[in-house]
Amino acid sequence: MTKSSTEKNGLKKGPWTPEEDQKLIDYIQKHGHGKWRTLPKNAGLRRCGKSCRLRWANYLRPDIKRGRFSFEEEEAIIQLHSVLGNKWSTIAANLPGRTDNEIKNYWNTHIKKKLFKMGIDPVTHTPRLDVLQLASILNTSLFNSSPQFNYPFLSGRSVINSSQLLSLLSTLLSCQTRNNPDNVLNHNNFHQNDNQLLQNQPQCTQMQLDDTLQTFQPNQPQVSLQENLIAKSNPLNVDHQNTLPNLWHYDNISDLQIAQSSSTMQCFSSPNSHLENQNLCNNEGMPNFNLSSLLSSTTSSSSPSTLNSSSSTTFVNGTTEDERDTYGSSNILMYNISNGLNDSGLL
DNA sequence: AAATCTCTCAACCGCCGCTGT
DNA sequence: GACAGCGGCGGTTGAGAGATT
Repeated sequence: MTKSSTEKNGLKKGPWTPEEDQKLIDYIQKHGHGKWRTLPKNAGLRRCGKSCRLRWANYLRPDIKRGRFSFEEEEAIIQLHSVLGNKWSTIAANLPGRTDNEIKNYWNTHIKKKLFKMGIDPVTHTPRLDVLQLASILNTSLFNSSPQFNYPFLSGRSVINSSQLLSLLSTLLSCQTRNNPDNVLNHNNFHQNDNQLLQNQPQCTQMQLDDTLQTFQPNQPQVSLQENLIAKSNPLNVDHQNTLPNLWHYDNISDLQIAQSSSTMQCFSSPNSHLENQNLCNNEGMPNFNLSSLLSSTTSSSSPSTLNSSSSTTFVNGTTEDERDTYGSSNILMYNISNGLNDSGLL
């Protein structure tokens, strides 16, 4: 049986026909909306009130904006989500012409993928914990000048910066994921498609790994990861009372770790974050966590902080040119959420 | 050209909170 | 306080379109 022919208690379900749409529009134009329970009968529709309300709210309302989300809207959604979580209706209230359903769909089908590919957990807006684990391992290896690295530019004093480290991690993770996706994440709170996300990551070959490593420019400023961290110990320079840090203003995971370790964490973390108040860095600015606690928080983390890559380094092999344009741009809108954001999240 | 896979998004479902009785 | 009705919200589903094999 097709969806359009589904009926229950004499009420039609499934896609709306143009005739039904017109009936609903005509009725609401004459009588206004509300009283959804009785509306269908009065309008001559064999639909439940709920269905009418949804059809009107998500599709027929005259002030609905159609078409692609702009970059500004996308940024706004990400930042609002970092503060509000899955409060789609509140997020929608801050984006004129967009519905909660539309935003929710866009989040699930586009933004979540992008963040994930960038090494960001779309639920918490923090670096994916599997990335952090690898960062820790790699960091230790690199700073110990481990002889197992055969790449000459990695020998001796490490000249790899943290953005490069992230790029390398993404490549490594692609290998790990491809070989056994179950190793990487077991997010109970992930959408079904999130497993596909993992599986869709490009397969990594030795050649790709070599390529990734070779993209690290030997003639870049010789700044170690540690120096990089110290230099950026106050990367935000924002008024934390009034302004959220722009997601894209973090160069890399290390910046975020520092941000998280500072007291400013509170201002852009939502109440039930399991990572909240965890000091992720030690005094040297190095990752400070134990794997088991991180892993245990992976499945339940529900809330967001912030972060992102802004600059030239792309975290992910699979990132499209379009995505690079979007997220690599230095001309980025600073969407100031908290100015005028009231208790319910409305601007 | 056909079969299969993947992705998108409109629509549904169940739950929750508010309000009136 | 208990209950019912209603509207709203967030999670999930699945048809259809497009992409790939």
